[in-house]
Amino acid sequence: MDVRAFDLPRYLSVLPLFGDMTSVELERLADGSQMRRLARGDMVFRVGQPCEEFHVTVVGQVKLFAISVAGQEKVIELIGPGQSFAEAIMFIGMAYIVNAQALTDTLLLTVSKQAVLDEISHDPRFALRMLAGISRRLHGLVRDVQGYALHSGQQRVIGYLLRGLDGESGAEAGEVMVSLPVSKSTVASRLSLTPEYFSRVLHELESAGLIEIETREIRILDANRLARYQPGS
Amino acid sequence: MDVRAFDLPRYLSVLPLFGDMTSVELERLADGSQMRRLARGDMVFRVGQPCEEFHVTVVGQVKLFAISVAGQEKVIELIGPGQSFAEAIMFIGMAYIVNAQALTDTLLLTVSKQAVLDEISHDPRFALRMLAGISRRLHGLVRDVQGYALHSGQQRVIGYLLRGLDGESGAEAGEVMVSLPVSKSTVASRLSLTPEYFSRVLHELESAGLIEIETREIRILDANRLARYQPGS
DNA sequence: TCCGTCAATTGACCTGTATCAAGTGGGACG
DNA sequence: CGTCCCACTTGATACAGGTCAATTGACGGA
Repeated sequence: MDVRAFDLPRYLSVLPLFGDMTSVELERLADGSQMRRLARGDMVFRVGQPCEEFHVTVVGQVKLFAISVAGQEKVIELIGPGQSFAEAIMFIGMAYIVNAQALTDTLLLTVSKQAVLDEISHDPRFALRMLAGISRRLHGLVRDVQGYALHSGQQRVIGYLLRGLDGESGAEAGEVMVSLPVSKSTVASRLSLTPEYFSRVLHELESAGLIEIETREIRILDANRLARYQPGS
Repeated sequence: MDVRAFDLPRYLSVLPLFGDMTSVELERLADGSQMRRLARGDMVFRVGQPCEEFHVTVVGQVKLFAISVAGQEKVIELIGPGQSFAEAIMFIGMAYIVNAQALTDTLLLTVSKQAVLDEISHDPRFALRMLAGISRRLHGLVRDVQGYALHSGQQRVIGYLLRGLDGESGAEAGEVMVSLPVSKSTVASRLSLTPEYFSRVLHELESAGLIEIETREIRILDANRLARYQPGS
């Protein structure tokens, strides 16, 4: 089945980034875009390659990661359906500084730099949308940096499990299921922990009666107590 | 001396962000901007305050930092002359998520959100400029995250000393002077190290004959050898 | 059904960096 | 010129989290 046969504009219109654009605008963007199918493990791009486009994960999971000289891998970000990536590097006209790889079979939308620039000059509102997208990612990274510097491994794991749950409404009843979007070692790297240590932390939380681990599903027994947990016994 | 008496448009035109804008455009921006004098130690904003503007350091140094529940401080970024900050949080319409404080007496330009939005709708090229600015900051943060996760304290210190020097031209002759823009403990926090450990690392590099420490000036004796330095004796 | 593979767990041990606690030196102010 | 203060240094010690090595478990293919 040829991906190009799809109704690209319709696909675009579903993505948050391109919501409420007119069909004319969507057509224009679609002309500068292509949809790609990737198999699990396929690289989207590698460090050093020139960047003339940005990407949106339509279906699947993509990981952005760096490799140290010693060969160690660090997952910078996990990209799920509807999320975009590499906009920033496209705008500053540099080569990619991280690697991107599909973690599952993935449907990926690639939008050319030229199409974006054209659309911005047509409609300043589109520029605001791109600005909001990049700003959100920057915001997330600032939070990550804070987390790495100010929280212990345990706290980062707890924070990760609790993200997405509305923290303040004390009403977050009893049990909630959280499912890890990818393998535990990938999540570990995302949190800047070794797989071993991540495993230990998870099992410590389990034996403290805070969570239950069922392979890739984690049952949070009491979100409030988990949020307040401090090491010790 | 009243700051408002200054020729604001002229000040703006010197900043990289507003380079080659027409005087009409500069006038418009100036209308939505104000110049402020800050004394060393003054806060520019605090976590939680609503954000209706972004800022440019014209003269001086500003630090962006977070405080953990335990009261520990982490410097996220040091902002020098000509650099802007808080654009991202302005665009997503959230409250500030870090604190900003003047480290020296500072001249600060504050540009209102409305002025930015107006200018973007007037001229898409201005949007591109904002996009490039935010993208550059994002790029820097990604590098920071990589550094924190993949480099040891020593490597981060070395990287910090070497930043700005053109890494590849083997011709980077002998001695170079690097001056720390702020106190050693602030730099230490920026690098996510304690002041004590930062001091030890610096002195280890000194006794390895790679640098000389003269209060806040650091003489790099051999950039190439420094770049390749591995712990050991 | 058995095997191969790869993810996850577990144990024993180690080290980079933090912590706590004294110094030390220099510059501004009386 | 003394002395207070603050930034920095230095030493001794602690521990979070990493490393290495085995073991177990889950699952897909033939």
